Amino acid sequence: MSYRRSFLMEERLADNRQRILKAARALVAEGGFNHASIAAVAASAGLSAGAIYRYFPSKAALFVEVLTSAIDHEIAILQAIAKGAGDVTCRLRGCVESFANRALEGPYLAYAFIAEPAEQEVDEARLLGRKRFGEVFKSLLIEGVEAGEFPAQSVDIGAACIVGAFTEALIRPIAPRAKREGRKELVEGIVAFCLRAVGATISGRKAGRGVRA
Amino acid sequence: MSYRRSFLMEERLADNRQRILKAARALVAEGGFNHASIAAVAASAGLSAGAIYRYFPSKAALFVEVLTSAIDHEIAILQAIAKGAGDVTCRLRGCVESFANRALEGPYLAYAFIAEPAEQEVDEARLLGRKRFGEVFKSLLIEGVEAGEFPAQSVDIGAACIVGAFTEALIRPIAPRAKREGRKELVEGIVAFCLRAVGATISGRKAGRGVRA
DNA sequence: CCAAGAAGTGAATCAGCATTCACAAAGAAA
DNA sequence: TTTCTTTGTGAATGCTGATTCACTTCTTGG
Repeated sequence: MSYRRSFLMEERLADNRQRILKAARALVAEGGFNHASIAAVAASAGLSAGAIYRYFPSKAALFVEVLTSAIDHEIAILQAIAKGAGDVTCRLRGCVESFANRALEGPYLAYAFIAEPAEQEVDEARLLGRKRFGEVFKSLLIEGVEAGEFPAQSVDIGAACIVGAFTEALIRPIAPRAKREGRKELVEGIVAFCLRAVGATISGRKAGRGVRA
Repeated sequence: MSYRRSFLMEERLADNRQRILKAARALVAEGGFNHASIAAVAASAGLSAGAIYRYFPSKAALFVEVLTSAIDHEIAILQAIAKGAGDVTCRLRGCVESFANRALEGPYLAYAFIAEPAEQEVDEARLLGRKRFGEVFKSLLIEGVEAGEFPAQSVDIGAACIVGAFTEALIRPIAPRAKREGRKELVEGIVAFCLRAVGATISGRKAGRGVRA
């Protein structure tokens, strides 16, 4: 045996891998999954098509990883907000706001990650992602009910509904070539909906009052 | 000129067209869009692959029509409930219940129509369908606010959120090879969520009281 | 029954891409 | 430097399934 990967080599490989992922993410961000053929990804990463397969077993696997790591990142952000201090209501608001704002920031990417048709495997990853988002909200709901901020309710269903609600409300403005206006109002509308839905009795704003109007 | 379509012929053609649509719908219902290749549809409709193209310009067009007509049907049902008599709250409940129950009845079909990846065009039709569903709920919301049953709110956003909420809550139980239990509880949970979300003050059941618990 | 046009057939074609593969270039040990 | 191994190349391959098309069969009006 006359070959062992040197440290430098090791690093360069890892770097390539990252570059592939990044290129894929970028391509999706600018034109959806269609834009992101293996050839395009390879070109944009400065490699040949064949090389991609030294790093990922298949196109699907590559995009599953792209999607999953984006979701991981998103979850981490939400988690940080959800585990923070203060009213549960406040934190719920924070989560929804934060997600919505980021989605509106990078609409193509968000659209692709939330709704664009893609291969089976990617879709499954997406479903899993939604479940994970749901779990963040679920624990928030549990906490809120325990703290007496929200009335008793089916937290599993409620969590799924919340995810669905803001997702859907976001999709239309996010979808390719949709007009994008009233971002503030949109986000606030979504938040208000969610807060009413969980039965929050305060608005969760900086120093808020009632939410019912 | 020695040929004009006779009445009988005309009918047979229309009948073929219907049979194609029906076959397509059935195939989707039993195995999602993958199952429904042109060849399969043709076979199941008792025609050859080529013949399909006498009736539809492309596969996408065929499935757009399948989807659209399913949505039309669904909308008609919801419309009937929404335009019926009684509390707005009651009717809103009725719409959500009805949709959810039908979706749980034919999970494959519902999954395909709501979420399964498919070609661009089909996806666009799906988006349009969601918008149309949204409109039904929007008018319900407007009516409810005017009647004083619901507090003032952004009805556009609210409508989208409602559609998203029940859709999402349905997806997991509907998705291929998911366990399906607690249907009643699921539907009731979704309804409760939606009613709280719009700020309904009664449960909308047969002769209901408060919804808050 | 015949001719003209329409509908139906299904094998061949085509297109779009992912995936492979024979080969080349580079890296590691000796 | 030699040799072995890994990594990179990119054209060729292969697959999948929609779409086409030359041809057959049917319908209609005369």
